[in-house]
Amino acid sequence: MGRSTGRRLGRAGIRDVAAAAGVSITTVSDALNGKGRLPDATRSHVREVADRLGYRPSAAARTLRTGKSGLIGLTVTTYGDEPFTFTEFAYFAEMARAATSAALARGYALVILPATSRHDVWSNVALDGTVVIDPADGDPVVTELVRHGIPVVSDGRPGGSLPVTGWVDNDHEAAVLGLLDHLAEAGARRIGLLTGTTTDTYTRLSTTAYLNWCERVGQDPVYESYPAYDPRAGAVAADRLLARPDRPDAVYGLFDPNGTDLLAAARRYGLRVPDDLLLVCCSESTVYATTDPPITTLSLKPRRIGTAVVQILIDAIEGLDDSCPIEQVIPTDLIVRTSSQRRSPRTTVSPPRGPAGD
Amino acid sequence: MGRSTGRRLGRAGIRDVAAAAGVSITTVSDALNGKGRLPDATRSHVREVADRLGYRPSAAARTLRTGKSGLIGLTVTTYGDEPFTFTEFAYFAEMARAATSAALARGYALVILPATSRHDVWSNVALDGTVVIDPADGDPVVTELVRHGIPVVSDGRPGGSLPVTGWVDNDHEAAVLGLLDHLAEAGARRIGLLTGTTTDTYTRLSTTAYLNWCERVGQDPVYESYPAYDPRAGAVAADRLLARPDRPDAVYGLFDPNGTDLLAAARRYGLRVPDDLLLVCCSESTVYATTDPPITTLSLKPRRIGTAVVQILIDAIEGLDDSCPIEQVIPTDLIVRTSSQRRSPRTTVSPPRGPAGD
DNA sequence: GCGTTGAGAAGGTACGTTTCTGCATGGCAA
DNA sequence: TTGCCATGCAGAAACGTACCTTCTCAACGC
Repeated sequence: MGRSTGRRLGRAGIRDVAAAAGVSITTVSDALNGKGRLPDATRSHVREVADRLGYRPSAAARTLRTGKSGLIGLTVTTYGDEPFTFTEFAYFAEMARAATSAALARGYALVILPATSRHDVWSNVALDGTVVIDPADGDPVVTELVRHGIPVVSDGRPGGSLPVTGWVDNDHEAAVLGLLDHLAEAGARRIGLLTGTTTDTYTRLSTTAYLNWCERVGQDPVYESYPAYDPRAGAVAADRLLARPDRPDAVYGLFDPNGTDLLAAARRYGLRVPDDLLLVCCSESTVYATTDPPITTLSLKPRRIGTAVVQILIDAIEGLDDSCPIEQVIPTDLIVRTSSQRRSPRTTVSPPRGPAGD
Repeated sequence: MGRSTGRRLGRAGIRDVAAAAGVSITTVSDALNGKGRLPDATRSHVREVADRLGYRPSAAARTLRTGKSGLIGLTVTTYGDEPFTFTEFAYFAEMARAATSAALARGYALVILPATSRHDVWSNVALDGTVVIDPADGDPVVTELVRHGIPVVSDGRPGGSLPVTGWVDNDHEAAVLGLLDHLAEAGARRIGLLTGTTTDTYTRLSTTAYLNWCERVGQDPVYESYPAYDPRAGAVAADRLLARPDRPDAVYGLFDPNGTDLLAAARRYGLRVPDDLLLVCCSESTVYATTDPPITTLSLKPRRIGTAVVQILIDAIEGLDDSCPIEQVIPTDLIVRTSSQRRSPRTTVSPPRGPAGD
């Protein structure tokens, strides 16, 4: 009976490699992980034998032993009945792509998890850390994770003094103020807002920034809210906004589809863009470069956010907390197109602020 | 010495629960997992103690013991230098969302992995199975996974006799043929194609279906190809297509952004849609419902594909191979809008084929 | 000749579960 | 009484790795 000989059921284990190479288990482990003091001859020999046997170390065993799984949770908040809904496809896709890429470069992989899900799923996967997107105030999942000593970095400033390890966010107030100034400079007299009924930080900050701006310049706020997770509601809300007696001559839409929603509504009311109505919306989609007219968009730079979030998180996991700031503000980017320019309708792309690149 | 007493370093383990509840480890395990023969009294007592101690079973240990991790890989093929590029954001986002949701409902989580990545990342995570999106012919990663006995289900028919466990796909040929017939019925005399230079199955099948259709009806093929992963190239290719001497009076664009690309190009050449040019593109994006004019799109039903892929995979993992077919064809959905109708430009949405729902 | 040093490699334990096997106990029929 | 089964639980062996400790052996200075 014995363990060294015997069952060929599963894949080759470290024991088999050791036996085949005529060395001990320790030597195999050291040789493959670049540790210990071994002559190069032994190292390469072991490596060769391992290759020949098709040996792959068991991730589970390694995780159990080392306590590190190399897995990072990517958590998105849920809106509807679906496990989760991406209000902004392009934003999430870009952000997730960058995060995946950054994690991979450092040897980590991302696990997609909805914030609200059965507890067994959460404890069924060993996470070294977690990225949460726009956590709600006092989010129980985040609290629990932190209590278990798992680093958590959030995309979006955490509300309610959530004890996160760090966060990355845009300066939403500044972005909205800058954008409203831009519209005012282009000749807007009354700027409207298309916003959401949800309570997430992004919506809240942007809306209050708008209200503050209105108060500062002495304009009555003109806005309509709708549940952002319902794609149809956007078109209806856009219509409502332009049907008001105090119809705005410029509109900023907080969500990705608002650009086309507003454009369609403007057409229905016979309003020409940008002549009768200036338009800006927050979006990462490239379709707004080729609409008629092209629409000015505010980019939140999801790529940079995704990268930054992961870097901070992995630094925290590996104990390099000080290599970069724990809280980072990523500048936004206003991509000015025809829809917000009353003068020269020829300009297509010109980022007015923020450092170059990406 | 002494393991039962001693270090309070980490979190509570099953041993601590057993000690606190005054029972054996076995009893705790059985009570928590609903196994063994225990009176309900013991069960609830153990559960309560475990709760009080904040006990969470170690995923790594469980995986090591059982051989099941509850993790499913979601692999996307890479195009550029980025780990991976989503040519179609909306498609991927929807598909991934549905897959995540379906996996979660059955107690699994999804791990995002690029198909081509350093080997250590792949072996660093214990996967019960993998979903691959549109694998290339003879994909080495897939081959290796299968060789290690890991079930693999692909989104898109696997080329080159890849030994996958199952696959889900649309009937791309039928979709293209149906769509071309639709355009012809709307009065198109010469239908052009905007296609890609990549060799993936989707592009290949769709293009050959187009060529076959042309041969059948006796029309000269009119098409332009471009590298689909480059968003700028699409606009250029659309322009090229409409600049040709044998300019088509209808165009089908294979990729998501082609709708706006073609619309913009049409405007540049003074072509009215749908009067001078009929337009259809393959897209999951809702923006095409509100463009001017609304554009007819072909939906590949990513939600249903994502769900089906995961179901098949998990069935295979759990050994229920026969509960549903191993190969599934999901019907596509042509969403007819103004851009492909020369007669009644009022109709907006009417799925012509496929069963109802979703 | 002897302690010292350091390289090279092996032994063995622990990581935290699941689960197989087995030991009591008690009721019931033979 | 004896045999037998069902019940309730405990012991201990894995799972495959990493790493701490120990061992051997040769070289070397004194």
